[in-house]
Amino acid sequence: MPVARPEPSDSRVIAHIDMDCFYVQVEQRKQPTLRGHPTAVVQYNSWKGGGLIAVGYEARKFGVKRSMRGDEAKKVCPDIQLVQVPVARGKADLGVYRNAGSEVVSILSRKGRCERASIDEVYLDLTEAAETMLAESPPERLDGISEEALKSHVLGLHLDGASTRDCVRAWFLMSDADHRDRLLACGAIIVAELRHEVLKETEFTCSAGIAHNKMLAKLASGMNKPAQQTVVPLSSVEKLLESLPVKKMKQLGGKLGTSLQVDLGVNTVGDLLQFSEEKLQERYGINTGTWLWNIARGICGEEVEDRLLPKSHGSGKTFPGPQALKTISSVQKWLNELCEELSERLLCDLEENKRIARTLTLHASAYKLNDSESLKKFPSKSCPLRYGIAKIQEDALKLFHAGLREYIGIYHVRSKECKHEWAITGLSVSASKIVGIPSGTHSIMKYFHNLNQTSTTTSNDICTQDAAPLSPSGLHLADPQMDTYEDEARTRHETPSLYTVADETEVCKGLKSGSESGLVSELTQSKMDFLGAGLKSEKQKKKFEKEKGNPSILRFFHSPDAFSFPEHGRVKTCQESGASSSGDLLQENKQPIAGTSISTCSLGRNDIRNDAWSYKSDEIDPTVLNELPPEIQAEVRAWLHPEKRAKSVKRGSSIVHYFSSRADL
DNA sequence: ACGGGTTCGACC
DNA sequence: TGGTCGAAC
Repeated sequence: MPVARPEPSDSRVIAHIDMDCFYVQVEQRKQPTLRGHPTAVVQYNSWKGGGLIAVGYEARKFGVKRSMRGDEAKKVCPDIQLVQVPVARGKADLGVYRNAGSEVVSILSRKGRCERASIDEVYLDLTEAAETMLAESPPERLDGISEEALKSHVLGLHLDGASTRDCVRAWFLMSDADHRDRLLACGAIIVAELRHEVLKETEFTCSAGIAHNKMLAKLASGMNKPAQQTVVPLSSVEKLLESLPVKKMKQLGGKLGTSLQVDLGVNTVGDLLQFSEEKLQERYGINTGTWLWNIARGICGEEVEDRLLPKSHGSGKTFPGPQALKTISSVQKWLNELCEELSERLLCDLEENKRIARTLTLHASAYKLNDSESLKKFPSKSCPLRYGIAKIQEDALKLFHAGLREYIGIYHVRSKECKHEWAITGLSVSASKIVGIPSGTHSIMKYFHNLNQTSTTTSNDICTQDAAPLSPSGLHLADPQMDTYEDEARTRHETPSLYTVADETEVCKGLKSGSESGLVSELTQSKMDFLGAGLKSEKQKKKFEKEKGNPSILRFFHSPDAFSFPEHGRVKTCQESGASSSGDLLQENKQPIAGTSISTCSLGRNDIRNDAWSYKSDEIDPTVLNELPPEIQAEVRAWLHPEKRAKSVKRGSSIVHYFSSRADL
């Protein structure tokens, strides 16, 4: 599973920052009286007092552990304060922690490349910052080294007689040391600063590891907690790994680690050194074998990705034992809840980060009643993601049915009173393949926004009800009630009908009446909306008319600084759920304005630009394109090929060439 | 009948 | 590519 990377010729400076019992800190900040008291965060669950998912350090002294029940925690620590995870729509809602994590990221990303590794973990590549510091103001020329930096734990530092602090200071100041160690020292000073800023600005403490690669940094960040940092000089690596149990290493905590112990008798990372690369490859495959061989030597080429935002969003819930869902309608009910949350988060991501997700995936777990093959896995299914709560809900339910049919097998497709021989113990929906949209097309957001609002009124939404998702994989997503009517389902799918749009804005109503055939692609509709959305005054309408032939998308491509991605900008979070600003969306009819934010809840202060766009090409009937005005066709075709665009982005301005070369299509 | 809910990466 | 599996927090 782990894979070896070509070692970037380096003496990089990598930091891993790990928030201390993060959920507890978030709750303690919210409710300061909890500070200093033994505290734990429990997940909603009245069963045995709920499950602990985070335990504060005061409570750990009493032996309280994660994965204890609330009741057990009370037993060993009667004074413990148990705080419940917020609940929304009948399920745990981690939004507050996600947002708190974003606060931290927006601070930590100031000094170098930053990768958000999880809700409470970050990797930083501080190589450049450390090199600059070493060249311009090395530790020995500093007035003083910060207290925080002097509290660093430096592995392998022999503490001879003098106080620990003095030894650490000496290590920081040692000018004859290995260049790479000096870089680490600079890194440690920078990290100490960053941690201090995090504390000042968020009230959260964190721990950190500073080393030459991600693996060692991660290992180190966990060695001295809470609120401390650990440095791993090159010279300390061999001894560190020699006696380190393999299970402590990231990626070796599971089956692979067990296999090393059981099959090879490898108990410590040092034990791995006996095995040749070939031997390891032979047993674990080329990639994993090489990866293991490197790990044994403290080598890890993995780069710090430049990414501040998550790659996907998901919402799920388990229904253990007796709570298992046994009817379609209960499944539908819960899917609706999950989809609602997902949709809300997608809309936030769109507003805050100008990104859209392209794939919807449904996962479920199930068991079979009175059946031998109850081990069978419920297959996950995915389809193109359509925005709007009702559409997501509808598609998720169809995906569920598709999975269920496969799960129970073709023999049971008989009739409707197939007694529930299945029970669902877990449901989750997720949205992935998230790409940015260009800043020149932000009125698209208005379109999505309207979609979402109107689609909550499901009954009069004829277009949506009519729509049958076309799946790229050829998966037949028949309506639930059509399970047994294959023929009818097929004829419906053969009709070349496209999605129409449930949009009740005045502009779109007008446009729709002109094309009542229903053969209006979502994209076309979105185009209409793009051109016309939100134009209220006559003045604006005139402006709209004028710009019609010269869409801002086109201008966008000629804008010199058009391409940069959200990941490089500030982190934004979706604060209060649903409290989306109906704010000024008209600006997209003007030139994109650098650094302009329409968000009411943005953080940080770097300017942010987002670009790269793409869409659900699977849903667009190619023949429709030919009927569009040429310049719009060109736009659409570009839209349909995000991968070409992505490449072009890398090559910089060649995107303009690509685009203009297609303008005549 | 359980640490739950997420997120990510690799493999095929 | 979609889907599965594993790992981590």
